[in-house]
This record gives sequence, C-alpha cells and structure tokens, in this order.
Amino acid sequence: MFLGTYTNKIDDKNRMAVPAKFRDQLGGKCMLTKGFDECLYIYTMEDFEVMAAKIAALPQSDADFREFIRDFFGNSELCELDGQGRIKIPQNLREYAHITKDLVTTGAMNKVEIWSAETKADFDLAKKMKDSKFTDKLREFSI
Amino acid sequence: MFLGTYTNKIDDKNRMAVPAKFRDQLGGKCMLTKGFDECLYIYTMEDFEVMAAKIAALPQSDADFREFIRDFFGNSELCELDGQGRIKIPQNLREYAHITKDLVTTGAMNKVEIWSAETKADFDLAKKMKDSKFTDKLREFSI
DNA sequence: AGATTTTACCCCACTTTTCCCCACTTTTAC
DNA sequence: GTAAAAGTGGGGAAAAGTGGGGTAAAATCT
Repeated sequence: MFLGTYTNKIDDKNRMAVPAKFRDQLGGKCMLTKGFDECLYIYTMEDFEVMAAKIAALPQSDADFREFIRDFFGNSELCELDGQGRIKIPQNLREYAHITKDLVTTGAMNKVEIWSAETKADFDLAKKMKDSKFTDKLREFSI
Repeated sequence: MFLGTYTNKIDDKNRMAVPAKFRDQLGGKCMLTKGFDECLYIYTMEDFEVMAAKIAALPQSDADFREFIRDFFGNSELCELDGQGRIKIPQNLREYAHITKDLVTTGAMNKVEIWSAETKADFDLAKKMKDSKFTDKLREFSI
C-alpha cells in the first residue's frame, strides 16, 4: 500500500527520484501512466497488467474505444529505476501534468500520484472552495 | 506490448525510424497497414497473419466484403527495417495518412500507430471537446 | 534492345538523446 | 554527533535519430 506525501524535483535530464518508501513495492520497475486531474500515476506491474488486459479487450470497431485505447497505451510507459532510484518521465506525460521543476508525490493506496507542485497547489485551493460540499459527501458514506 | 508516444520525421527518401523501444518486438520486419482514423498501423508478423487469415475467410459473395478485402490487402506492406532501424513508407499509405514531414508514433497495445503530426494534433483537439465522455470511460477501467 | 531516368538499398557520418556511473548535499536514524 | 540512507546534479560513453552519398536494380523512354 502506497502512503504519504513527498516533495521532490525533476532534473534537467527529466529524472525524478521515486520516494524510497515506495521502491520496495515497485521492485525496480513500474508503469507510469496518465492519471485524472492532470497528474500522473505509478502502478505496480501487476496492477497495470490487470487494467491493460481489460482495456485491450475492448472492440476496435468503436471509434471512442479506439481513442481510449490509443490514449491509454500511448500515455503509458514502463519505467526502470536507475541506480539512484529515479525514473525518467517522458515528454508527453510531462506536458500533460505541467511538470517543469517541483513535484509532489503522494501515495494513494494501490497507486502513486505525481503532481506538478503548482498544479497541486491550485487543485488544493480549488478543493478548499468547495470543501463543505466535500464534507457532505463524506458524511454520506459515514466516514 | 507497444507503449508510449514518440515524435519523429520522415526523410526525403520516405524513411521513418521505428522507435528503438519497438524494434525488438518486431524482429527486423513488420507489416504496415492502413489504420482507422487516417493513421497507419504497424503489426508484428504474427498478429498480421492472424488478422489476414480472418479477413481472407470472409465470404467473397458479399460486395462489401470484397471491397474491404481489396482495401485491406492493397494497403498492406511488408517492411524490413534497414541498418538504422528505419522502414520505407509507400506513397499510397503516405497519402492516406497525410504524411509529409513530422510524425507522431504511438504504441497501442498490439500495434503501433503512425500519425502525421498535424492530423494527430487536430484529432487530439477534437477529442478535448468531448472530454467528459472520455473521462467517464477511463473511470470505468481505473483501479 | 539499348540508353536514360528513377527508385531502392546499403553504408557512412553527424547530431541528439539516453543511460550508466560517480560525487556532492541533505535528510534520517541511532 | 556521527553514520547511513535518500535526494540531487553532472560527466561521459553509448545508443538512437537523422541526413546523404554511391551503387545496383527497376522502370521508362526512344
């Protein structure tokens, strides 16, 4: 289970250090994908396989499915951690997540989220604005 | 499994470098075909054989099938990678995909898609317009 | 058929990117 | 406070991407 929030930087070679706490669970490599809300996800190989198998089974005859398959696999990358526990983030994913320098990396149960620090700050601010609504929703689920 | 998105160029001799990550899976040669959505597909020899067998088995008595068979095989090409890992893209396929100079090559599970950069940009823009539908779909398959 | 032009393909050269490795700084643990 | 681990930066070799020359094969023309 991935837990906790970390701040880190991407360097000029587009490498990001995976927080040390997450490395053992990933076992030297991971799948980096496009996530919701303009952030990126890191999945374990196993979890990715499960998703990929479901998605690959969609009918190619449907244009929306084709787009979806293209978007999903085209924005997924197998990343091997280097000697220092870093992964390289490819251009298309950096652009999607507005990644330039400062990052926030946060564990989210079965995946790790990677945010541009700025995007995350904006997002958190926006969340505050609608916080009462959010609390109401939690109440529904008795949390 | 083909993954990731790459940008590349076609040169004056109509050659395109196949992204290095895809070469091992193709093993020196591949089948280049006309894809959906005004892009081209690269299949492994094995996957192409399977498809070709299915398509060849369609009843010739049906005019629509005859046309499809003609179109499919007429726009398929066996491509051998040269010493630098490039394939030559024939004229009919270049025209179909509006290929002139800049390309986007994207892995889509069992095939590789080759797009003219301009066509892909237009396509992606159109996709953004209907993004909510798309996001819902992703949500279905996310874990 | 022979000559000429075009196309294909092998090879070499240059530029850019990637990746491995080492070094330094900062944080964590004891 | 000291040692170890984590995070960050960068040099340099290797690989990937790109362009182009030269020769052989194919197509076209006369």
